[in-house]
Amino acid sequence: MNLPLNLFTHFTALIHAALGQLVAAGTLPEGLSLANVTVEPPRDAAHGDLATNAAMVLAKPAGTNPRVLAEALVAVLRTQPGIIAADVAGPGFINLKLADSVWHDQLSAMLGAGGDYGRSTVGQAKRINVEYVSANPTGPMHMGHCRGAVVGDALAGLLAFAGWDVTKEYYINDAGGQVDTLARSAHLRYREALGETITIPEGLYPGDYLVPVGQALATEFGDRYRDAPESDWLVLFRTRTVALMMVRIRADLALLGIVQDVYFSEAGLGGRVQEALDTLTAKGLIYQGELEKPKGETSDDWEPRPQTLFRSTQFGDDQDRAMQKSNGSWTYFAGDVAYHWDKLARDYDALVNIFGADHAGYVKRVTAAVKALSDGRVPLDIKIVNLVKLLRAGEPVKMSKRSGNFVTLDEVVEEVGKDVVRFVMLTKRPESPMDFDFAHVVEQSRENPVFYVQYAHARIASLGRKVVEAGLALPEPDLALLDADELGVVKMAANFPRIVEQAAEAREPHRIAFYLGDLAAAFHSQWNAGNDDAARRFVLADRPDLTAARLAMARAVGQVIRNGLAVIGVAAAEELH
RNA sequence: GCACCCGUAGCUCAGCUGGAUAGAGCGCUGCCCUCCGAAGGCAGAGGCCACAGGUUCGAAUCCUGUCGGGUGCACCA
Repeated sequence: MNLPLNLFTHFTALIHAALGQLVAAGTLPEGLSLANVTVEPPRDAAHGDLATNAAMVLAKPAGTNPRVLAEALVAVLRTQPGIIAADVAGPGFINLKLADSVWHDQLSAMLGAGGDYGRSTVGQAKRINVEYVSANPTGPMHMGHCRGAVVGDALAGLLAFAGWDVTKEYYINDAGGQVDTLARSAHLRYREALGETITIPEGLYPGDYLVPVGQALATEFGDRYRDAPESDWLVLFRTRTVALMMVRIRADLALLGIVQDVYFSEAGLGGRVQEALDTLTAKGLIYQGELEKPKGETSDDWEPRPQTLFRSTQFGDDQDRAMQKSNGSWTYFAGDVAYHWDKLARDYDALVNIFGADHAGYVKRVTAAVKALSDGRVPLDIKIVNLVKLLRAGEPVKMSKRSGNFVTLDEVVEEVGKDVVRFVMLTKRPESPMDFDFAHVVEQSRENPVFYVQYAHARIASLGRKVVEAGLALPEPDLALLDADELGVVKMAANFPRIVEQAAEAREPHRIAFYLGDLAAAFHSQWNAGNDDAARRFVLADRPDLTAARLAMARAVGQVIRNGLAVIGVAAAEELH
């Protein structure tokens, strides 16, 4: 039997076809929605290989009862190729048992597809923009940025694997007061490089990372701007310093294996801001007005100010948002509106932003802007990534950007490695806070999910070496030799394409990491069966036939682990040390 | 005051686009190699899924409210 690489789509289609037969036979009315019909592996493997809720979902609209409908559907399904049993259970579930040969074929397909196993076309090559990191270019990357960077990059990889046409993007906040502050800080370091002894006053960036920037500026400009008025050098130094910071940031990201496609400059928005404003004005969404005083916490210097406002409340925001300050200059939000206007002009089918938890309050207004600008046509999905608390053996590690005394990303990557950082960042749902303990993440034990998955892969890789050592000549694998437990592992591996599609649809790359942990556990369990009973080992010198079959299973698991790790940007280990 | 996130085993967390007795690791109780497949595995104890209503054939999952924890709240970026 020739099955597609994703069994679930195949059997879903088959069940839909069976329902179609019931419609043709008059058992079911025409025009029923199948949207809520699911086909998935049941929680309990004892229920079979696949279960569908079709009868329960359709009974009511069809005006019949679930059991009756289920019996009718079962009768059709029993005749289908690959299905060896179909039974009605509980309130109307239909449990399907698939022929072993289906799984054998699937195993062969996994090995045949190799690195493409699990790749999907659900994205339909639609264009999607994933914006992440977007750290202010006022310093190097630190751990506060790390989680969003990894989640965004893994999501981009996941979407690409699921068939989307992905653009990975970084928004450089290189406009506004903070980059002036940066330029002034750099000017001090520049004077320092020219021989002065300087102290960094409160309010400027004190971090050592500006020392080489100052040196570079001194090399380029000599003492030309040492005593010059700020107006002579501010713009120039700002441009130079931001550029140097971005070089550093991109190098930091590269350490994590992250290379984005577009680095979009806020300062380069140019006429886009006015354009966006005009667009909103034409839609009647801009007005001059005053915002009400915020309730609760008494803001010390609040006073009513006339501003140019965007009616974001019409799109679910809590209050309207300022586009222009009372002095007529643009707000940061105006820039962001323009930026998203630009994204829309680039004709994406969908937009995704990864925001840090500190920007959670910003979600509604950006979503509102995109809704307004695109007339609701382009979905914007903003994912919030929560804080990471750095620990060292349980003790908090301080990080404060202001002091310049923070834990930089390159330090962390150097200490624990890119793969560990990436995987660990995906071991928790992004919206909950995370502890990252240096002592814990490099531990080589069951507690450490990175190690655990890598260990499974290394064990699989070792099997090939053992076969060689044993001098075994292996026949073509006869997969019928696999027992039920071994086939169980194959079934779990065959779940991978479905996991990919679901994770991509939910925009949740961490699901891949959790799945790999489960798959590794199933493999470790199988492996250890060989400790209790030597006949169940993978490599048996006197049974090349069994060895070949089991090796095929192991290699398929290894392939899925490699593919899954590749999706989230982690390299698979051949050996552990 | 408002908004958003969270509340699942003693601890750290999965599961949440509704499905069949709620899962994992750690910790606890036992057990499995006289290392060359234990960096692991097996088994057990441990839960009114914060609480109260509602929707549904069916709710940890969706809706409303309450309580508890976190975050953010006019021209900053």
